[in-house]
Amino acid sequence: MLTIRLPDGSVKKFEQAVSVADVAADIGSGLARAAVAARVDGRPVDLSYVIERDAELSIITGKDEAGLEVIRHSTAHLLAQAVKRLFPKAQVTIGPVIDDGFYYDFAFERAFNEEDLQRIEKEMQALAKQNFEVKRFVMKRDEAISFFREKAEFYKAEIIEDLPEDEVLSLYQQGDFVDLCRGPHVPNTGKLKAFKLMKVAGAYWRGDSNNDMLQRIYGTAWANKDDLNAYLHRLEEAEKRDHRKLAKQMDLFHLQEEAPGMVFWHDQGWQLYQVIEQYIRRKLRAHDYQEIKTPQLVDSVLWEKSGHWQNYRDEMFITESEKRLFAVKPMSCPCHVQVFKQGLKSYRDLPLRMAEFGNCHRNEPSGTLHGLMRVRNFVQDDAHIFCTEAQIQSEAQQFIRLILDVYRDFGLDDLMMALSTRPEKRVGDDALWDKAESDLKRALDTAGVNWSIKEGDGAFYGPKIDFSVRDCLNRVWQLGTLQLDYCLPARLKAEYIAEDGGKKTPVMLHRAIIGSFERFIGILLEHYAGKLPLWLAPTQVVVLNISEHQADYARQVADQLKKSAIRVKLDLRNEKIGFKIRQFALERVSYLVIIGDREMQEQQIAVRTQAGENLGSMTMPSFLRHLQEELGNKQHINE
RNA sequence: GCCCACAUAGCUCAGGGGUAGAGCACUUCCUUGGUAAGGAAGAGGUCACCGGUUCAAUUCCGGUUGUGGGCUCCA
Repeated sequence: MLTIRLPDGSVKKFEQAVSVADVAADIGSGLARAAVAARVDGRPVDLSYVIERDAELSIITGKDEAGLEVIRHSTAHLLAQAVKRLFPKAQVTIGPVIDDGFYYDFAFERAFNEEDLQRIEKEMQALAKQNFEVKRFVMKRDEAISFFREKAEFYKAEIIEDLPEDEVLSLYQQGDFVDLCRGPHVPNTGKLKAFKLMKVAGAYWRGDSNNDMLQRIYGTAWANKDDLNAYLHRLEEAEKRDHRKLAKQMDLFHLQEEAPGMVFWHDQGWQLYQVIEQYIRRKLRAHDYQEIKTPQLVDSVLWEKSGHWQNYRDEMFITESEKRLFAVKPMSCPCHVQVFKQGLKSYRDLPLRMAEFGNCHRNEPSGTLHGLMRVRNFVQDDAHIFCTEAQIQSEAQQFIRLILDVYRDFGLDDLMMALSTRPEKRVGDDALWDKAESDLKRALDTAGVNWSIKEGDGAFYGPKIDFSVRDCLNRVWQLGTLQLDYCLPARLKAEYIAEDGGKKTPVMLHRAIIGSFERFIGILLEHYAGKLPLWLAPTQVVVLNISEHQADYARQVADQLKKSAIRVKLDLRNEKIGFKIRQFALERVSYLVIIGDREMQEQQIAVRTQAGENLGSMTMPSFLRHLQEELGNKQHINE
């Protein structure tokens, strides 16, 4: 007699060992059909798994995240099976599950093309229809190595060679295709109904750029066709809000061939940039930061001292003048230390918070450039806090509060923090690291936020906190950072006079809130699909006349808005009102003020929102009050 | 940097060995119209750049640059 406990607390009893599939069938035929795998005592297993002892069982279906993973993993195998059928010479390597889908890497003599992809997808559909049973069996490590060698699957053999000697491996077979896999998998290929191959790309074997380039095929897979279509629709929506596309529609900036990775900001985009800069500047003042500005070109001697020359020379723009080598600054830290070193500093001067909107150039590899998200010239909202070890804790706490405050103001509420701890290669003794890490931990705990740990991911000079946000499409962007640095101040010989009259080296906190203006603006645009909150909108109001009779009155209205410090445009063109409205709606202007004879006679204005809502007629003072209310404390209107 | 794809009017794109096309935008004219495209006419291009094949290349081939999708990298 064996007892199986189900998640709802109910219990099933069986006379003898029973397979998971049988239990599922016993519960209900609907569940049996939906089942893709199961968990026995928390361990993921196939439906064919036979339960021999009392156990807790939960059936996994495509509705569970875990079930989707099984489906995606099995679809990856299906992909490999199809590729091997069509291209027997292709070697399989790995095929993991990723967000929303899976990929599989193949070694093949040429790249797969669009046509291949279509053929492969068709083959997958045919194979799924044939409803192959997916069978699990085990093999000893050495046995498996020769098994795959015989099949001329040398990459697979290499993977297995790296496993421990006594490891017993599980393999899965469907038709004549066999793959090494931990599982679990769907019981038969007929369960795979909603998948699509997305794209091919190159990828290095084992993620190492010294290795062979493999062919990676990406795919997506879902529990049913509706979910698949919903996903494809989501992708289309994401494409519509691509910041590069929005930049054209909103006339924000452009990039061109002569300055790869460097932005030509247009008036509209620069307005947005300026609003953000002024906002950050206000926050910095309020938090007692100094603002400084340091040179673009600095002698290589300084970069040698800081260590950047040795590590990053290839990515620095270098120029020669009068036999001296200068580098365009890739970061501001060493310059800030130079400012700190001017004059004697006392412990009374600490903490000294030094900020700069640091214009930096990094000669990033060409293949990494991407719109505003990865550029060669960017401006960091950079600052360095020089302080004593005793001050680290409170400085970190203050910064976390500041960053929470700022992200909230930008409507980025879904925030994630991670503490990166000491890496293998590091400077400083363990006692120092213990203190540094616990300081940052305590600061995170005090802030009352959720945070995770990235073990060993810190910089060689100290631990750090990374701040990331999740946008409305669930994508995660790393923005801010707080890094503890015990190294650079000493390297560059920064010192202060301590209470006892002796010289001491300060600790340096590197920190950025939005990271870079360029990237941050790209993220904001995509998050809001260009429909920026009023305080950020490059153009807040456009005044439109219906016909030329109202031109003078429209001018007066626009002037008054301008005097109130509203970013306003006036459009008196001889066009129909519907045409003008369409144009500025597409430009994502926050408010349209429409002026016809009615408004002129009543000395009012008609207001329409970006979303198309008609607020009706109102007087200028009440419109200004409406705007002020929406702007809150982020922008003040002169009334 | 590596793999693949792409580069045609200001924008979005079609085309294809015989020196180019659409829609929108632009200019001019008509229209003075009440909440997402009024009408007509006109102008606009070394088909990214450099080479090769060819009687002839924007089209085919090679290279360069840039862009896109990935990979690697990101102080």
